Amino acid sequence: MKDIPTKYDPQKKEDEIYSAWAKAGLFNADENSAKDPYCIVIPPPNVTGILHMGHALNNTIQDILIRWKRMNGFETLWMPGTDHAGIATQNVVEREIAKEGLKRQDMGRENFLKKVWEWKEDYGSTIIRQLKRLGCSCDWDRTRFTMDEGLSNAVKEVFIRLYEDGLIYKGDYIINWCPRCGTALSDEEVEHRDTDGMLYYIKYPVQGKKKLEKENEDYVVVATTRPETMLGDVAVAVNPKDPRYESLKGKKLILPILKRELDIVFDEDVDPEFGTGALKVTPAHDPVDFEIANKHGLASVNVMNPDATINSVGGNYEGMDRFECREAIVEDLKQRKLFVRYEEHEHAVGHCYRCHVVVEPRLSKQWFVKMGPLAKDAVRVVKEQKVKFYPDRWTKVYLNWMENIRDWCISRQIWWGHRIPVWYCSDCLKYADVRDVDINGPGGKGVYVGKDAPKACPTCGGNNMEQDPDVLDTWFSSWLWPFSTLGWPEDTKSLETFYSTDVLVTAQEIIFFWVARMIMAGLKFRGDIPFKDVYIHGTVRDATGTKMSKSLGNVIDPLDVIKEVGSDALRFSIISITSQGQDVFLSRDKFDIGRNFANKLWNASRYVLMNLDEDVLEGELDAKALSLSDLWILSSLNDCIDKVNKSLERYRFNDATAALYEFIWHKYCDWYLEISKMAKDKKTTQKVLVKVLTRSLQLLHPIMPFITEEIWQKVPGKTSKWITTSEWPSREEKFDDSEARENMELMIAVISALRNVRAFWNIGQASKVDVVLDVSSSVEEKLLERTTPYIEQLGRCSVKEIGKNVTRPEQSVAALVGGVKVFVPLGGAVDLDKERKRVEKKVEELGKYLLSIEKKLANKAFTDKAPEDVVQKEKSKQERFRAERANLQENLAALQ
RNA sequence: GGGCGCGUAGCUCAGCUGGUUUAGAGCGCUACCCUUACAAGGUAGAUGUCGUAGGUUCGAAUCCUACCGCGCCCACCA
Repeated sequence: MKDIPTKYDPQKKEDEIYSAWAKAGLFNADENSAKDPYCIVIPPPNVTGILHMGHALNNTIQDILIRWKRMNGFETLWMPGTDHAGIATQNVVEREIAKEGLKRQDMGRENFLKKVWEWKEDYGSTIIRQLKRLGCSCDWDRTRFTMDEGLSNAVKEVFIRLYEDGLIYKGDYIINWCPRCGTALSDEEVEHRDTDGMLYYIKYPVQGKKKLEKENEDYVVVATTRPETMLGDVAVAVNPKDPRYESLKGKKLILPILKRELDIVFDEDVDPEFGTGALKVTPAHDPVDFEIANKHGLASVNVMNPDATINSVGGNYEGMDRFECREAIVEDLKQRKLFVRYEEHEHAVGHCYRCHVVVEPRLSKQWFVKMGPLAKDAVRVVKEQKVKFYPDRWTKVYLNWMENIRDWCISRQIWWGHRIPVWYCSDCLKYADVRDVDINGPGGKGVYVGKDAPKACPTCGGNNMEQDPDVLDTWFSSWLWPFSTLGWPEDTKSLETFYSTDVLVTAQEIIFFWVARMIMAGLKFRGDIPFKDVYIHGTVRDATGTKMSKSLGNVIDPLDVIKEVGSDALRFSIISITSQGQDVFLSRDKFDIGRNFANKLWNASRYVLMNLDEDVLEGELDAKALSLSDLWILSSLNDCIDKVNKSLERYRFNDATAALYEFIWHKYCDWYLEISKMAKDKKTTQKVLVKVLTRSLQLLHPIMPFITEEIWQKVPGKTSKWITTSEWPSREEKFDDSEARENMELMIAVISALRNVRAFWNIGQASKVDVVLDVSSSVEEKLLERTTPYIEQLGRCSVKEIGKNVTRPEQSVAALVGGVKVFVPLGGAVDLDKERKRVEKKVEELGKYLLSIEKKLANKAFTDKAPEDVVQKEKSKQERFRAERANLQENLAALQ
């Protein structure tokens, strides 16, 4: 008799167990191992972040895979780490110093960065701690950070290689500019939101016309959503085929307010259908306009400062914020009778993904990566299925993006990040602002690209080299993650062993940012794919379907859930409600699934372990010596093993939880445990109980690591010290006895039928009923005789007679189970009306089914074309229904 | 403007390559049970024209088409 606490306390136990695992070094991977490697690289969370439900789902999935493979004998490496999240982290620290009234510019670059590092030291391990709390079995000794020396070295190496290959360039283009963060963003970092805006119609006078009477003769009307950008207009463009504007050839327009002279240019790209068909051209603030301007050799006029206030070009508007200026300009135009009208206009407006401020398209000198050449191979490997997406539909999304890929703006005007490894010589290059230096200038003179600061200018030998002030996009380090974390550019044993990794588990939001770029980087720098499978799980949303985010305040904090029900329950719950790739709609009560299941498992284990004789334990089970129920539960276990394996192989995690839930709860607990209470062969039963329990624990361990380990530790005579490193169960064919299963199922059906009759006729639990069993074969007779004790106990009855053609007891009803009729005398007063109603209803139902079956069988096409077994099934179904119907009617007659 | 996903029991959802499903689970609901592992439990039960309309097929919740609702992603129409 073992003493096992009635309640399991996840709060206390989960921490204890995790420490024990860590101490035993169970998660450490050995690159020199002879075993097959299996590697997953964690999608690095933001170093300033805290664990949210998305992380919980993402990491639970990875942990399930890693633990499953570990138990299957693979040398597993789950590579953890965090990324420095340039803009986000800098924003956090800036907010922090703002409390002391400071700006980063006041502190200076060096001091500010010191502050960020301090912040990272203080808070950067929060998310790591939380991942441990979730149970993640990462090899924490290998934890990497994108700003580590090794990874920084990889970043520089990559920059230099791309530069030397001509795939990195610097130039003036329209980029997405976040006025609040004060930096350029890549296209992927802009979130487009449909916004109800206005389309403003404005008159631009034709040069020399005093009175503005006739449209397209005295003036032209242009339509714009952003009137403030007119300060930067250099032309008006119309479609050459547009008859309305033919007469304007050779004429000029006057920009209202600023009185700038504007060309009229004719360009095919202008859509005559939109607005008035006349497009104001603002090359410095719109990508389309920029292109048109380039084609027609027009200059650009930048009208904004980095913070999106109007600069000196704007005259009276100088210093105004862009939206303030918009209103002011509209007002002024109205005054001057140049404003025609506005209409409501919905359009997509870009917002910064970090601070959500409206992004400003802005002409600026930035660094770019040429993506076309990199994308080619990345498209190929996916088309050739070397990299596979699960679910498959993401393949199309990926390919569509890849095939229309645009160059990647990688420079950021912030301080926290990998500084661009380029130095300029102020002696060779005369520049006012170092950021404006054009590296594509004459022969690259005075420019140095390398890992470390040059001692002297390679061109003139001078000592006045200044490093480019910008840093690189954080994703420029993340895209190297699968190999940089393994030691690249060094040729390490880790790389050799674990690259390519096996699977990447991530959310759809990150396909373009990260997945696609990792594939490109892997192929370019390692010559091989970074991972074979990409599993895209759903987005975690709240009950209303909104994405969970801190700013919306609709989050369910996983740590709160863990506090309440434990990490195991959180994991089991979230996995069981997540079907492949479908979004997850969460609410608090969902976590009861896991909590209740953990409770059930704990109590069942208590029962098994408490009633164990000391000398039971191991020893092979002889299939021939096993009872019906033993064989039944053992072969059901075989099925469960198959289902779990198959589900995990196909990334169908909820199927695995469903199979385990069904097996452990409804087969093992509901039936086998109950039957075990009256087993004759105690020793064998105990052996089976323990065997099935330990196997179940193992199968469940990847999903619920803690409680399974806790129970495992209490199992006597276990084969492995830790369940974590125990050998994954495999099916044992010798227990697959289909006859035993059929018989057991018949017994279960008989008992269920008895219970049904009892409930329907309100025969109280306390009173035993007498039962007579009528069988149609001697096999059934033998079986029922053998299992009488179980039927009596679980069906709460006393079996009076078993046989062929037994006499039906007076005033009895019969439940029909296969070929067995279960007669239950009702005794006392019988409510005939009640029975009649029930019978009528059922007969009607059965009649419906029978009719459809008859129709089917009468159809020659069906009997000819359908497979034999399907037809046979229909026939036996028909027989069954007929027998059932006859039985019901007999019941009614017998009671009258 | 393109692409994708979803509409199945009161609620939240499973249901993979058409026929072992007389459409399932969990929660909720009803009735009866503190049966010595578990009331976070046990037993039994009720509730569905599988969004609508067509089509393919001997056979469709499952495949095709259109439509209606809901949601997401991508896109330089100012």
